[in-house]
Amino acid sequence: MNNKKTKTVVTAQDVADLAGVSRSAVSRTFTENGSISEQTKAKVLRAAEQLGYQVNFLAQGLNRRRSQLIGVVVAHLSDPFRSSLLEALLSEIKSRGYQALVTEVRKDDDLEDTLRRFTQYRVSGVVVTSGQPPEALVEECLQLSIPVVGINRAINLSKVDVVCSDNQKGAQLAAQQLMSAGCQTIGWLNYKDSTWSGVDRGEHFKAALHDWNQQPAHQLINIKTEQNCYEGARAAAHQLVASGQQVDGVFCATALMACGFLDGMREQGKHAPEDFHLIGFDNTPLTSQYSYQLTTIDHSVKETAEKVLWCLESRANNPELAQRQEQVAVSLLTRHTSP
Amino acid sequence: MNNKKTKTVVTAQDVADLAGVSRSAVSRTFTENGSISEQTKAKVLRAAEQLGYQVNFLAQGLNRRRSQLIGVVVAHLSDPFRSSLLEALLSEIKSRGYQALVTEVRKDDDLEDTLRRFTQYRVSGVVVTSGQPPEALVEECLQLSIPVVGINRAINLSKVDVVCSDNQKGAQLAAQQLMSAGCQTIGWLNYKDSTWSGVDRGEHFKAALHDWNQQPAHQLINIKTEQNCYEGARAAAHQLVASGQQVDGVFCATALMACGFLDGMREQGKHAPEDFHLIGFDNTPLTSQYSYQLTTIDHSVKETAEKVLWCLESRANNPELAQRQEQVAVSLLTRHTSP
DNA sequence: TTGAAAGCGATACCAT
DNA sequence: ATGGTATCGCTTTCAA
Repeated sequence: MNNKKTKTVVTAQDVADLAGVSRSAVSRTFTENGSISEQTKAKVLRAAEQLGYQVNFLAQGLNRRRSQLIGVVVAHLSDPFRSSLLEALLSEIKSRGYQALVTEVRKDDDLEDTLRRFTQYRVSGVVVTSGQPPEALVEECLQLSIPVVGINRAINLSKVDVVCSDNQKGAQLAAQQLMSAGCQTIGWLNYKDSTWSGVDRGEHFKAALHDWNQQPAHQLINIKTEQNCYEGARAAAHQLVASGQQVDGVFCATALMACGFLDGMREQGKHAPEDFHLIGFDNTPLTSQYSYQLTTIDHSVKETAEKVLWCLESRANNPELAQRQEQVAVSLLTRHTSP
Repeated sequence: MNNKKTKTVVTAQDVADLAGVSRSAVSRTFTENGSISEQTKAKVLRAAEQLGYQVNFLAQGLNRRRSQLIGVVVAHLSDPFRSSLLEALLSEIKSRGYQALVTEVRKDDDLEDTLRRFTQYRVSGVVVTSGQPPEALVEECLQLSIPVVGINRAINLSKVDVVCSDNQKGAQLAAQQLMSAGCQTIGWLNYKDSTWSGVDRGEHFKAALHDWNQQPAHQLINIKTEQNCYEGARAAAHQLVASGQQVDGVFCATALMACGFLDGMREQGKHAPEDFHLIGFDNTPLTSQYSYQLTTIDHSVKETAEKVLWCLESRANNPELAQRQEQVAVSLLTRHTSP
């Protein structure tokens, strides 16, 4: 019998002792390409099993200067698109053997502290789904060779990869759909302080409308919302109707705002698709519900998450790569609001 | 000029050297009750600032046998209630100076691996919002003095605290509302394999109805859904109508299912509150939207998160405490589906 | 392949 | 209050 007291935590040394090998052998057993014989490996595994040994990730990370953690920056989880994106990221992160360190940011200032804390845990990568990371901080990350990737945002820093839905294609699909439905007065709805992604969608949308008809028979109306959410768009619909303007086709920067706009119009007795056509960007569970049945531009969060992890891993091996812009395929999902 | 080469990462030793003090002094500077003079502290802070020193949390955690991480187990983020709960938890975790390690579980088996990985990072606590943690694993956590707390679930393990909405009060409020609206045939809708929380709400609901009227003039109908989501409840509504059964009041175990049921009934031409009254449990953004305006039982996710963290921290100081059951206050939020 | 030993970066005990 | 030092648990040369 060994003389262990109230030792609560099993270390590699304990396993080594029981298996009659060195600590190094234990470490090698739990490392991918550790050069170790099948025999000793088996012995170690048996001992480890018996003792219930678990690698201490803190010690491992300290030594390797890198943890198996991936930092994720999120915001506004109340938007169904954002929560489904997070869900996809969590799933992908786990399936690749990492763990997610998730932080919510409210103000842009939060982002700095957040990024700093991520580096203090020596994360293997950072995913930014909200906010603009300050250049200096990103530099710090890269110096520690921590890859950074942004989702659906322009980041004008070389070496920071970006994964983004194909906004041009999405806008074209929307324009095409509205035009062929015969819409004459078309609205583009977006948050007044929209991030780049929304702005980009809008510009491509206008360009697409223009391309469709060089002497535009249609008129374009900009609808700006005060808030970037359901309520903001609903209020915008109220204002629009109050102003007496007519629209027969509307494209919204996000699906949640499209639902808000739809409801706002309903309150005024105007319905889609009878009175106007409506298309939103982002396909979320909410949009498919019976009360909305929104026609949307669909882009897969799963594909997004996969590309994000791909960027992270490929850059980890090769930090000097130039910035990459990964596009996520989009498609038009025809539902009730624009059949 | 100092002779540092391509040294990329600043350590406490570097700061100590620059400030002309010992490593210990640096450590004390960044520790709460470190006994250190204002003078040296100032010197250290200046040097740290100058060098951009950041504590390495991996090393700190290794030494303290405890990281500033809190593990959070989630599932089905597509349910708005779950994502808003997560949002509240993230916010509370951050404001208390921790970082959230978030993992999504799908099958119950996942929970075991997840919990194990949490312990490998020596988390300061574990929050279970989904699934039943296996007793053995929880034992392991407690052995490492990692407090575990469950949300809205019964965990029959002593020393695992539980934070739960006041289901009894909620059920009573719902029953009272439906009865005083004059409902005669009342439905209770729940997922067929519901977790304890749903079952508990149902039992209290039945008890409350019974208490209201000893010789019940009303009839109770159990509506079971095949899936624990919007679609499940919508399908249940279809079935209910097809079966020819009539209800004039329905209470749903979750708000998301209430919305699904509402839509399912609408498809059959039945509307609330004209044809039946409807109340859901959980107040989420979705329920307040114009297309639903659901009367719900509200319970604050913020209060929930605060109580969770309180449980975690108090048990950390005192691991031997008996299990605690924290109740979160509920209230009836009267909206359109049962005015 | 294997083991011994030198870190990784910070903390805490023990003298001073 | 301060500094020296053992220690946390694991990884990784370096020899053998």
